[in-house]
Amino acid sequence: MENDLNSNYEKIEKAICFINENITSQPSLDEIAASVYLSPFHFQRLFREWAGITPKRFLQYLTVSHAKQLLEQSSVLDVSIEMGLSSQSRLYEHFITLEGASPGEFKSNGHCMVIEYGMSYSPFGLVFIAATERGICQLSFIDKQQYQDSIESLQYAWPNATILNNPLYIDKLSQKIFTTSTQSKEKFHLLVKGSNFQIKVWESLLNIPSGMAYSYQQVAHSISKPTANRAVATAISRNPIAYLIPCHRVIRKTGIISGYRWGCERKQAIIAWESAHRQNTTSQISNNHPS
DNA sequence: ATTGCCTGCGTGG
DNA sequence: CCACGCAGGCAAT
Repeated sequence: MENDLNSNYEKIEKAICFINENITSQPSLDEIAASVYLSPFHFQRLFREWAGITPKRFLQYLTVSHAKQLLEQSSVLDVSIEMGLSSQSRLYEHFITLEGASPGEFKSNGHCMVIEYGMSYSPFGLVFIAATERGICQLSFIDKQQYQDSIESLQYAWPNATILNNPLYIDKLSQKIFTTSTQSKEKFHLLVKGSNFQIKVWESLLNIPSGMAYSYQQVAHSISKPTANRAVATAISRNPIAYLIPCHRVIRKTGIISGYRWGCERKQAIIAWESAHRQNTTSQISNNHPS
């Protein structure tokens, strides 16, 4: 079951790869299915299971024009926030808080810290997750061979901490993070190391609702550094907590989805997946404004 | 959709 | 300090 999840994602990623490479020739559904060695029928089924939508619609979510739509929606959203209205999709998201600290701050108390880590499956492939009592401090997409490296770099990033493998705990945590249920959205606390600028950028990413996208420029505006879009991009590229700090929701203003630490195809997959899931919740409306 | 030139800025020495 | 390089933007095609 969990293996299915992962191999499903691998097929999705391969399909997206094929689409990207043949974007100019507008490949048909049959051709795309063939590229991942599936019959059109199984291809349909795969997408229904994974994203809850048909492949045809999924393809539309991968186009630049769709990406541009997402950007436009978010500029409308900016206005509604100014007017004191909240986005309706807000209610269906995790509530995430972020605690940032400079590297120096951890030198003093890092030695009494215990970090639990492990590997789990997500709708977007394998994930490596690490968490302390004070919050999640690492989440990255990996493949099996990278597991050992991930452990080493975790220890390297937190030299004074004791790190422990706790597969069960991490697996449970992963389930909660990637749940599609609108009922059981959890609160998560994140613990990250970074410069003031990086923390500010990462924090601002938390305000981008699921199923929407900002341009790097918009993010720069949101932290009152309107001309720092490239600096913003480099800060985003150092995001230590994939998915929960939604750096995948920041794309080029042209609608091109480029640059993702864990692979462009994965970024496209997450964006399309979130778009698909947003369709299921837009019928319900909330006027609540988070205080 | 792709190319090429232009930009400003945080980061790390 | 200063140089470097970037997950960008924009205009032209």
